Amino acid sequence: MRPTLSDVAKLAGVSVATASRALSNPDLVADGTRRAVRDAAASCGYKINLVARSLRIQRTDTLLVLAPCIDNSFYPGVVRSIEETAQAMGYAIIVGFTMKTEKHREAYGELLSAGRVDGMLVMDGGSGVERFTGPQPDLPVVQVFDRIYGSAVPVVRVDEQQVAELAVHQLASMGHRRIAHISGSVDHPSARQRREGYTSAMAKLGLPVDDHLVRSGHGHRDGAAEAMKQLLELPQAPTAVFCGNDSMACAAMDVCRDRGIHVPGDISFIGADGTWDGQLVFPTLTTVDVPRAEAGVRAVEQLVGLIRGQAVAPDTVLPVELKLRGSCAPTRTAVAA
Amino acid sequence: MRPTLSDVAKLAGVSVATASRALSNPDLVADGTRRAVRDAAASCGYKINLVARSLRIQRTDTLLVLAPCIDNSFYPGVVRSIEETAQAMGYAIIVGFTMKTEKHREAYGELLSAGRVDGMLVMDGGSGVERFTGPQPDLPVVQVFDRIYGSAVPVVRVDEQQVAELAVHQLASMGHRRIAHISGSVDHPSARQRREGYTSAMAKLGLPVDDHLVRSGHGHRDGAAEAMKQLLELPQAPTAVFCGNDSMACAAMDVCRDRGIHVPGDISFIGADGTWDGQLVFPTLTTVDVPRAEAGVRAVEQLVGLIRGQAVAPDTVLPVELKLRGSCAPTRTAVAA
DNA sequence: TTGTCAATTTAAAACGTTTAAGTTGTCGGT
DNA sequence: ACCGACAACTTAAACGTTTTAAATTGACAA
Repeated sequence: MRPTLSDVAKLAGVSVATASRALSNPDLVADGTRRAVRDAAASCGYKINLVARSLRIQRTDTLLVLAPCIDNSFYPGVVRSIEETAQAMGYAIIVGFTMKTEKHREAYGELLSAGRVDGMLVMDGGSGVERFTGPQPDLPVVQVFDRIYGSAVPVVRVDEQQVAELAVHQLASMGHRRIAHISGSVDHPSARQRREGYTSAMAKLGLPVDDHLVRSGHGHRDGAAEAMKQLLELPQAPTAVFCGNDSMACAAMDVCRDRGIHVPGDISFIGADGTWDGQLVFPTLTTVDVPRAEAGVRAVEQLVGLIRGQAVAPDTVLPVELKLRGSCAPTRTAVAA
Repeated sequence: MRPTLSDVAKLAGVSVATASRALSNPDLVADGTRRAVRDAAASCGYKINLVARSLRIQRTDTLLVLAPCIDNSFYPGVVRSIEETAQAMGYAIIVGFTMKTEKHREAYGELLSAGRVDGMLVMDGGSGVERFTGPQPDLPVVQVFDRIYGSAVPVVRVDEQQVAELAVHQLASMGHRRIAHISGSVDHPSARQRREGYTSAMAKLGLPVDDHLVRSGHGHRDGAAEAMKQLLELPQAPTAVFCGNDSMACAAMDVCRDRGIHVPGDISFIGADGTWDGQLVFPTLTTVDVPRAEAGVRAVEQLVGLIRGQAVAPDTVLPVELKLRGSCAPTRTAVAA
């Protein structure tokens, strides 16, 4: 049997109450006693039982992180940042990947409502966060990146419309007028917002918002490749493409290379998210960088605040930044002018 | 206050023991009682307290996963596979990234010895796994990919030497004789083994093992780029390079492109690991694929076996597979012949 | 001697489950 | 009518901490 606190107490010749204090609240016991207890603990290899402790203090010091799926190349960075921040603040993290069945989501939600974790970070936009704000006494939850409209759950995010605007403005400033958009999955909130941002930015600049120039790439490479092929078959092909994320941009660029179309000479590309993908391809991808690491930090800070009963910002919006790299260039006419 | 089991019992007019049974062991109570308890629980919004349950049954149904760091593009895939398998077997996973200070490792190790998790999966080769097999009653631990020699801790891995052999043989079969190796970090066990595998494969084939042809890329892009530059400055530059992992291979290929050296026309590349990186670059990277998903599955199976007290295989070796893609080609002389 | 006070220590009650052991009550067999 | 055997339920003891409130101790002043 593993030694318990009462074993230590017996060994040190004190009560378990004193033993407990000596180990976790040293100021409350006399010097000699403290040493005696410490020695006893060490000599029998005592390890505290954190489960018992949690039960007593009604705290697990654990957070739940729900991500859509981690091999996406976007999420690993934010999960890592979350983990680091959490660890620094004394929390461990349980990570769960949803986007499987609804059942899996339930299973993870259970961990929160059943008190196995102190709070929850949802990056999975569809998670039905509202479930946790309903009849239940409000449980500590913070959304990251994908906001559910109308929910009162605090969120840490970027301005998705601005992501699109930055991209469109950059391309327009390089002389592009026929700018296409390959969007993410329509049921992904942030993808929809980027698409809206694209449309409004085009309109504001007085550029043609041709329906044919907007294609869904469904958020993945195959979809984007298909979308790109369709764009190239247009009577008037675009001279630039803003893609909803980097991996779609890379796939679209691949299609161009296969057809001997030169990037950025013949056509320019801008992606979004700022993942590593864009730095691997040639030419390297211009992208609108989303500050994932900072988002992770802020999200944990908010969540821990919520757990500790402090007031938290209901909506934290982080700035995005355009990273100009090799995949876009001025149009020929702009160069000639 | 959140309703507890005794609230439910009171509401249903039974003892807490019966309430407990009705909910978690339904066969042991009469039909009517079961229904009464269920209704009571539903009506007051009762949620079980998993911490209390864990304390009682001495089980947390949680596993700890220690990874070196997740933005490496290799680990996300295996973590995901681990999560899926664990979830399917009824376990949640806590993930921790080590390779920070030793203190952080301690902190996570604590979770295991303090009973907050039932077992632990270490992918972090340096984790001093032996700590857990020493004086402590052996705690359930399984190593993944990075074995510590001499430790009795079961491991799930691939034959790293074979990884190198497959690569070298492929290149040799294409007529290459001056085959270089850019290796990973020397204090990374698997990197060392790949390097040894390279050396012995070259020797077996009667090819020159020139010390100048072996350079450490330290496992990352910058190191690999530097190593590649040195290789190119050799009086007799190699005609092929086997890189310790895909991201180093990509970086090395970038160096070649910058210098106008054609891949695979002038020089061939083979990477290792089979990450997504290799499919993004042009030409796509030939690589020795490491079955990460399967490794995750097997690792969890072993660990759960260990937890349940079953006998487990001390050493599970998974097969690797060469994925032939665009980055390597026969030498000119081989083509001429 | 007695009382007061501070400094330590302790007994015991939580925290919310599960489960071994014990109590009923019913029924069938002799 | 008595004796198991069985089903359904209850009592009470765990699981291993923390912490409140109470008890003990010793010192020191009156």
